[in-house]
Amino acid sequence: MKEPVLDRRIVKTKKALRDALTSLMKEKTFDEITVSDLTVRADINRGTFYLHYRDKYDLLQQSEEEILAGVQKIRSKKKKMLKKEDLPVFDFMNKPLPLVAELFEYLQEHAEFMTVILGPRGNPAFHVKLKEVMSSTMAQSILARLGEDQEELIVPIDYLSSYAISAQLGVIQHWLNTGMKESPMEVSLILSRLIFSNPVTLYKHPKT
Amino acid sequence: MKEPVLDRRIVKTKKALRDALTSLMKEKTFDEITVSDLTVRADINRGTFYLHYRDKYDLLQQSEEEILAGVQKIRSKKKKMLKKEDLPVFDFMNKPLPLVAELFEYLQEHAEFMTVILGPRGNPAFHVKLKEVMSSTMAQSILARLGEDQEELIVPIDYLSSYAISAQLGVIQHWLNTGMKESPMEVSLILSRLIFSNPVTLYKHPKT
DNA sequence: ACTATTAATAAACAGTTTGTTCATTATTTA
DNA sequence: TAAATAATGAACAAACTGTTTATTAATAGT
Repeated sequence: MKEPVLDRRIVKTKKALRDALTSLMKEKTFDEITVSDLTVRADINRGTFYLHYRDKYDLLQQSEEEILAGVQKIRSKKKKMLKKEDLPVFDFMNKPLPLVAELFEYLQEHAEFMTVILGPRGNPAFHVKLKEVMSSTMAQSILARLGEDQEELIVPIDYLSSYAISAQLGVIQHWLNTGMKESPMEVSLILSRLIFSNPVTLYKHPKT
Repeated sequence: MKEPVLDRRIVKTKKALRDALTSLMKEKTFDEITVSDLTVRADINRGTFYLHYRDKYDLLQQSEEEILAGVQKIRSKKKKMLKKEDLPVFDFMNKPLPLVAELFEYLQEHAEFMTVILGPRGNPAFHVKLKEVMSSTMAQSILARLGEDQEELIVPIDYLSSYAISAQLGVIQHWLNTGMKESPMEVSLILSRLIFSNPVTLYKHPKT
């Protein structure tokens, strides 16, 4: 699926440009960033940029797709996914959901890019794409199974999905924006508790 | 606080430019939109644009702030807010939260702009600002009160906040993106149920 | 209805940025 | 070491920006 080019110069140039993009997005909005900005920061000739990317959007897209492919890869580890019959016995309050910890580890590895792309200067289209990838995986798949007999649900299943996925992304964003103080394991557990609780059951000793 | 200018020409020009912005954002990313695009679409001389806005970012910001002010206004209707003592008796499953229905009505009035600004071509900085406004209101204030004695919470309160607010925004986005099929009242009820439930209690007849 | 005021227009300006091309130099692979 | 390929620097027209100018048009207040 991929391996055609491996010339050191190409690899070096592309990496320099991607790093420059991440670096510049900490300072400016994407649309304020010019190709000149990128090549100056990357210490690359401007013409060279066009040898590898059509324009700055192409650079952004390729960077995004690389990350999304990584998330997809985690997602597709089906062995670790919960099955319907596990649901009643799985201890959501004390064990993080199987694939979620891996996801946070991956995010941590790519923290710089993830933080800017999901931040205030980021790309909302990336949010959408990430949600799409996440919606076919993780706790989402559990929620979907929960809603298999949709007639029984008191809210439309699509609203339940949107709600749950956005919530998960919210936790991811908060974790990134606060400097990833918790370990991937810890934040996974927090997420698991949030998903499978409601405001009342979030207490150690429920009052009602 | 405001009323200085009211010349018909100014009002007409500004409205034309704002409408043009909304219209163009259905087709292009904000950064792909040029001042020329805007003035052509608005049928306005390009020079006139600079009589009212410093640049296209200024136009975007002013449009955003107008909307945010509207949300703020709803938020500040304290009379309608739930108090702590209402919590145990309020029927979350069958009554929408007080201010939320009003919020959805307001969103519906500004549906065109809200849909593009919160959509894939929108502005993530606006997401952040909207979250900030929402976090000081709505169900969020309830969640905050729930967490007053934070020692009892099994998740950090800031994660609970991020989770809940993002979730609410997710519902708003889904509602807008699916053409607002539900009435403001209906979608408010859906949101209320989602907030105060968990995957299990979302069933009419809980199985566990 | 008149007039002084203010907004909108059209046209022109230099300065950036863009995307492309070219001949030349440097690096890499095998 | 040689052949292949990537990077460079320079130059180009085209598009967009932000500003200015003189001129025309619309408006508010009387």
